[in-house]
Order: sequence, then C-alpha cells, then structure tokens
Amino acid sequence: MPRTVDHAERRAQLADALVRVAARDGLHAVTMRAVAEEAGVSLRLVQYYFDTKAQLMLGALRHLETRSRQRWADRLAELPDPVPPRAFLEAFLAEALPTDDQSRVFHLVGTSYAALAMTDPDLATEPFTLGIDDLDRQLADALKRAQADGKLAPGLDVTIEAARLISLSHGLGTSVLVGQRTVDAATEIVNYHLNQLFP
Amino acid sequence: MPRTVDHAERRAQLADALVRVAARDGLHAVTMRAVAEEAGVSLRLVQYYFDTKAQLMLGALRHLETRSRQRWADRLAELPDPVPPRAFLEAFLAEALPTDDQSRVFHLVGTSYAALAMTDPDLATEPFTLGIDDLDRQLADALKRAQADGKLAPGLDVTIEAARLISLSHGLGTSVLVGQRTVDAATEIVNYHLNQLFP
DNA sequence: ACGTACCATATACAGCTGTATCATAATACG
DNA sequence: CGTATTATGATACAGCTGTATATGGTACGT
Repeated sequence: MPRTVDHAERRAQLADALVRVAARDGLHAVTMRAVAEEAGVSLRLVQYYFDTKAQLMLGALRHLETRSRQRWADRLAELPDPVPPRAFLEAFLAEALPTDDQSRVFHLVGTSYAALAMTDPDLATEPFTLGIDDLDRQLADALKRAQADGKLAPGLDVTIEAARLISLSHGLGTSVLVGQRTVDAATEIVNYHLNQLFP
Repeated sequence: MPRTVDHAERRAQLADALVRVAARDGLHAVTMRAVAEEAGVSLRLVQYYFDTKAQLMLGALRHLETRSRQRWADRLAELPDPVPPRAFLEAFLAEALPTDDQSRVFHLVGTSYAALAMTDPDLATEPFTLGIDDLDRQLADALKRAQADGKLAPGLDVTIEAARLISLSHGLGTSVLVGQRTVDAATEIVNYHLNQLFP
C-alpha cells in the first residue's frame, strides 16, 4: 500500500475549493480544472477522488449540507440547554439569513444548486428535502413548546408556522443576495414576524 | 430596405426559445446554438439580433420580465374595477406560485437568473429589483386600502406586510419547484397567511 | 430597373470542457 | 528488500462554445 491518505479529508478539501469557486464566480464557472487550481492540485487528482464531474457536483452538495448542519449544531451548542423557543427561532433566522460571510456563501451556492436541481433530476430530491425536513421538525417542536407554555399567539398552527418561517427566511435571503434588500431590512422583517408570533 | 422584418418580434421569438430551453434543460444548457435550433433558425441569426451571448441573456431576462408584467396586467383586467384588496392579494399569490405551466416556467427561469445575478454584476440590479419594487408598491397600496376600510387585522405595518408576502411567496415557489412541497401545501400556507391578515 | 441596405446561411477558428491514457513516485507489507 | 498497491503527474483527444468571416438572397427607394 502507498502513502495512505485520508480520502474523506481530501474530498472535503476539494469540495471546499469547489464551493469557493462557486461563491466567487458562480456555479456555472465550476470546472474540474478550476476546482483543481483553487485547491492547488492537479486536474488528475480531482478526477481521482471524484471520478466524474457529476459526482464532484453531488459530492460537494452533500459536503455543503454537512458543513451547514455542523454550523447549526455549533450555534445550538452555545444556547442554554432547555433553549427558550424564541431564542431558538432567533438563532435559526440569524443563521438562515446571509448575515456573515459563511452563511452568505452557503445561501448563494445552495440557491445555485437549487436552481440546478429544478431541471436535473439526479440532483434534486435527496440532499435538499432531507435537510429542510429536519429543520422543519425542529422549528415545529420549538413552536409547540412555546405554545404549551402559553407564550404563543392563540390560534396558530405550528407546522404551518414552521413552513412559513423557512419559506420566509429563504425568500428574504435571496432578495438580499440579489441586492434588492439590505440585511438590516431583512432582519427587521423577521423580527416583525417573530413579534407577531410572540405577542 | 430588405424584406422588412419586425426586429422586436424576432428578438421576442428568440427570447422565448431561450426561455423554453432554460425551462427544459436549465439555464446552463442555454447556448447560442441551442437557442437557434429551438427557434428553428441558423446560429448566425441569433448572433445577428443579439450580438453577443451576454446581450442574449440580458435581452431574454428583460423579455421575461415584460411577459410577466403582461400576464399580471391580464389577470388584473379580469378582476372587478375597484378590486377588493383581498381578491387582489389572492390574485398575486396565485400568480406568484408555480401553479400552472407558465408561472412554473417563469419562476424556474427567474430563479436561475437570480442565481446568476448573485455573482454577475452586469445582470444584477436592473431587471430584478425594478419589477419587484413595483409589485411591492402595488401590494402595499392594496393593503393600505384594506386597512382604511378596517378589514385588516389591527397593528399591521403595510409596507412590511407587502415585503413579507413577496418573500414568502418566492420562498414557497422555490420549495415547490425543488420538489419539497406540493402546490397544494404551498397554497394552504398562503391562505393561512391571508387569513391572518384578514380576520 | 437596379443597386444598396437589410436579412439570412454556411463554415471556420481558437479556446475551453470532461474524460481517457500513459507514466511515475511513494509506501506498506510479504 | 522488492513488489504490489495507492497516489499523483503530464498530456492527449474529441466535442462543444462563443465569435468572426465570407457569401448569398431580397425588398424597396430612386
């Protein structure tokens, strides 16, 4: 056997390089050569770890989703343990909106992938829906807890509210990235929304 | 002069062909040759009417926006003249969600363009923000009228509500196109939202 | 009538793309 | 210690891309 190298780590490096290229120049500018150069390796190496471009794209998408979960878990770890529902939702919204550079990159590249997935059936269902469904459940749980504590406005449907929060934050995120709204304006809207839920 | 031909119409035909290709195979599959073939003309003709590819892309985006405005105006024309605010908002949401094929195409291609615009400054500001800002105003006006008539829930900020409606519908639209939600589920959410505004 | 301005086609070209091939370095194990 | 296995490199190739060139037709103003 040769200089045994951690494949998972190498693939992660390449996936990160892809994300950097996509965030800077757009997902359409992602080529195997561009990824290789960004990662500082030869073209052949990219071929070696991701046989084909389709697998490279898919692998990077999965990697992006993993990174995002990690980031979300880290943020949750900083909150007090029985986390107050409203603080939980605020954390989610802060994470979902492109406030800092990392979430900006995530939203930008994620949206580009989503656009791809709309016409490419190989990409579509798996990595997207799963992550969001999970988030959906977490948000609904937090809302349910708030409702049980009587902190929520009366007559709300928690599952619909969860879906509404996700859709709203996603729509706001794109509007920010497209330059239509500032981050502050978007934040004002989500605060307004939260204030309607928590009177 | 030669066989005088309506330039605007020819460009519209080509733009439509581009949109068809983008809706079927994705915006990344749009090439000058693909557009030419889809429109049933020669490659050179596409070059003739849109000198460069960048202009073709921009022209098609503008055309898409025009088509969308036209569609919106047509729908408004079918409503009674002092249109009831709630009916107005329902019309907007029905139009914004990818319910029929035309709005599906519009949302799909529009989202792909939005993803492009996030990294391509030449595409960004103009055609997007303008159309949405206009819509924003119309929605805020309708809400203002409803508020003046006392039909709205108390304590609502109409400009924020307008922005919320647009962001929500956009986020829901993408979730539908990505296969995460059905159209019916999305419709249920927007109805729920409207019911909160109009008690 | 006719040639000039416009519309359209066919084809060429250089560059980039994904993929395949050939070659080579490095190392863990028998 | 040598050899099979893994990891990297250099390069070739066919296809597609945007753009440029060269050429043909056609309707009108004069």
